[in-house]
Amino acid sequence: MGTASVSEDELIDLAELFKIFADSTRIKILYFLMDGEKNVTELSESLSMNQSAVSHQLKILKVNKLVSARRDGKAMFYDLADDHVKSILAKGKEHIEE
Amino acid sequence: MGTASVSEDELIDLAELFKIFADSTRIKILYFLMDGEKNVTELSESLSMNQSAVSHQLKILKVNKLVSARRDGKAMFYDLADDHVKSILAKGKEHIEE
DNA sequence: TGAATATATGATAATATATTCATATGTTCA
DNA sequence: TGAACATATGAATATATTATCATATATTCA
Repeated sequence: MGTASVSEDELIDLAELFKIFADSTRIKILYFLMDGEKNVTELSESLSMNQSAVSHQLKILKVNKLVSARRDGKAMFYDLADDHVKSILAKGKEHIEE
Repeated sequence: MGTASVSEDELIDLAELFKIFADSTRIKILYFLMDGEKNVTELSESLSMNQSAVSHQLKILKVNKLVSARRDGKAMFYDLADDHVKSILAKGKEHIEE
């Protein structure tokens, strides 16, 4: 590709990564999780969305390793997987507030 | 919303911003532009894509102010609009290379 | 064990998105 | 002016994505 050290495959992966952030439901979930881990019921109440929709989106976030999950009894608690997630969100926020 | 200082509208805008990065054609265009401004013909040759597809994507990038455009004779030269674009791409790249 | 609770999943329908094709618009220069 | 070149645009098709509904799969506890 044009710029040295970035392969076409990496660029495709990069687009895939941004695709995960490219949905307002998922962004809201990630922001809620910045306050600390939450279970599915808490998230769907905060989002005013049905549980199934939230679970579907959590799965996408988990498969793509943006969140981690642990079970506590009947509940599943989700949390941000790492600090990259926070800093990507922060960079984006900087841009829209420019 | 959950985290103080971030409104629901801002989160929706943030998702809209990431949506623009969420396409491999657009990501490739942005990366090519990191080498400096390019015209539409150069971009479509580098991408091996037809000119119309590239113009459509350039329009999306321009409307969303991620690239700027200037005319030089018959050609339109596009360039990255600002450094936020670079740093958002860099943050994303960091994550996929972790 | 079985009822109650919490979450996950598959199928479907609605919507959004990207690419292509055909063509329009803008620019240069002989 | 008009031919040649560069880019933009509208419509159509193909594909991807999301939310919903119905239901399946844990897990707890009486």
